[in-house]
Amino acid sequence: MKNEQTQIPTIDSLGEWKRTDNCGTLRQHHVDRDVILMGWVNRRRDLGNLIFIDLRDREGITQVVFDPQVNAATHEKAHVLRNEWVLAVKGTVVPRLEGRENRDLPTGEIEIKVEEVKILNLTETPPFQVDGAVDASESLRLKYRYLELRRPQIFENFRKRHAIASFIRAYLDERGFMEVETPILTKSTPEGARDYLVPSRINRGMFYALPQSPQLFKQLLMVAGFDRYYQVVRCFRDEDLRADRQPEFTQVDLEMAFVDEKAVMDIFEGMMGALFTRIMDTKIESPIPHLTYQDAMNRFGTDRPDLRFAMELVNITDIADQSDFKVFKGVVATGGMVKAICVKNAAANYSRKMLDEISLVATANGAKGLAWIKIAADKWQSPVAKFFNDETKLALNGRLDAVPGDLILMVADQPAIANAALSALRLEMAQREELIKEGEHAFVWVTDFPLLEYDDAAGRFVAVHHPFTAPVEEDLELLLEHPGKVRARAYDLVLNGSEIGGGSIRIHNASIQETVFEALGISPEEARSKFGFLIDALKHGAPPHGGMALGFDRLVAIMAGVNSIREIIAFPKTTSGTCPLTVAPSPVDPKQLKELGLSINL
RNA sequence: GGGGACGUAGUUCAGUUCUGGUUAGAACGCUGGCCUGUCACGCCGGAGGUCGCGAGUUCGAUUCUCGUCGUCCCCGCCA
Repeated sequence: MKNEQTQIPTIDSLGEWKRTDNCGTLRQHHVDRDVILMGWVNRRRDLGNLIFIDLRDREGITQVVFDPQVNAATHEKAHVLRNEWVLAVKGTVVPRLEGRENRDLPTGEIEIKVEEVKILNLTETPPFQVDGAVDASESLRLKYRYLELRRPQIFENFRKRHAIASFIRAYLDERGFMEVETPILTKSTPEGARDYLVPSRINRGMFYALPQSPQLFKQLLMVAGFDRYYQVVRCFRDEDLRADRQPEFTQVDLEMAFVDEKAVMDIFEGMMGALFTRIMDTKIESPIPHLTYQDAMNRFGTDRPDLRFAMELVNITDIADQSDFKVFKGVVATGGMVKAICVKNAAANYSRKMLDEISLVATANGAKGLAWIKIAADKWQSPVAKFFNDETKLALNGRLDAVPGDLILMVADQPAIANAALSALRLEMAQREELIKEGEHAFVWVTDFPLLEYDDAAGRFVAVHHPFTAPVEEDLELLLEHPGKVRARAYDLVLNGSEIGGGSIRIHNASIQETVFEALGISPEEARSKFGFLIDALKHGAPPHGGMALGFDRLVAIMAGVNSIREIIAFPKTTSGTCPLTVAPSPVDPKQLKELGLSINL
């Protein structure tokens, strides 16, 4: 008898059994119903003569009971069941005994009195507990991703992702947008991110590129008269990864003919409002506030400001210049600026050691250091206090609205660095001071971007958005003389300090497009070979058009309340671009390389 | 390409660090037994470790040194 128990149990076939209900729906009013449930063993509680199993599927958990008085053979069989085994149980819904209900479970008023059980599959000892309180390391969870995804709280992220995608599709369908698929094997283009390349076997030595976005194809669809296009589409960029960046990611890509900026922005603004009402049951601020790029940089030091809290950057260059602090004066003399933030009522909370830690945030972003002032009742407590006289102290306090108890952080550097450092400090201090309320969602449009900016590394101007973005009409004449002064008809949608979307009105005039290429330092020959098909298309009746792309993964991550987009991508890659589950990328057979005419040269 | 943190049982960690020493611990999981109302069931017993990998120093390295690999966060990069 004992031997029989230690044998590996046989796996039963499903046979004629049909699932009647899932594990999340049965309630008091289903009592006496004969049911067949199927799912995984979440937990077992073997009391000897009475065995409880929590059976789990994606809809929930139902307790099933094996009682020798119901069926002795079935009860005997149930002793060997283990966590994560796959079961089918046939039985009857019965009410739980008085006082034995489980209030934590939606199905907690009932249980299943099992008459028969089928073991549909066994399992090896799981590498981590699906129903465990402690998390395994992320690489282990990625290697056994199918177990991680079995966890209810993880699964709910994907239910939400699906609901958001469905809603967006319906919203756009109702407004006349057509989903059109565009090529995944396409042409490598200069500008922008590094391409993923795919060698061609039929055309040896030639390469396709995976699209960084369907940008050019959607413009061609506008030329074709499709009028309103959208696509939930995978995009690929061969750049280093981050918590909010994967090499392949999903965009809601959209393009409209015969429109201006407002028409495109209205579509997205309406979509976000309806989406947050439906999925999050919250109203977003309406209309969504606008900031110009200049205002965003001046007030927040970044083009994607987090508006969930204030603590704006304040320019104190003129006051700093009147101090005797050589570092400040030196920076001002070389065209730099001094900016500051005032952390309200924080002076007492930060020791010298903590301020040293905080200054690392500034130096990590390129600043040479951080100057701080603790405002006391009638004096400054600060390493730089001695460089300021009473007048300049008063002026600075006044400029920053600083009152006793406040902490002032200052950075002096070239504008790009001062802004970057203080922008990072602003986020750091908001986190430390817990200024960001749970569940808050602050949208903002950022507009009036420059069309081009000078790239020191490349030694030329590059497109801030992309090379197909239309310049503001009255700035057109500046294009070749003062490229940096031309404004773009571009707009970004920012949510909680994260850029979740961006778009522009496109160039639909071939000669303007050629001029922009010229301003970018792209020769007519190169423009012809790389973008000839676009120029040709623009010459064949391109309508005015514009559009936008939404970073779907980032949006879902924010709506799901998770910190990394890996949490809402079913099979994501690690920060070094590998997949622990499939072990990709991997070497390939030399035969495959030969067919492609490739050889490896490391 | 650069900076930081981490790597010890199946898992999450402690310890070993400054002070190298022969049996490296806990919890959960796994496993054998007992148990008729559990729901993080309980009780008694058991198994389970190249201390990421390599080299060096040393009589002796999980511990010290150097290198390397992996994971995560950040800068650069990402139109």
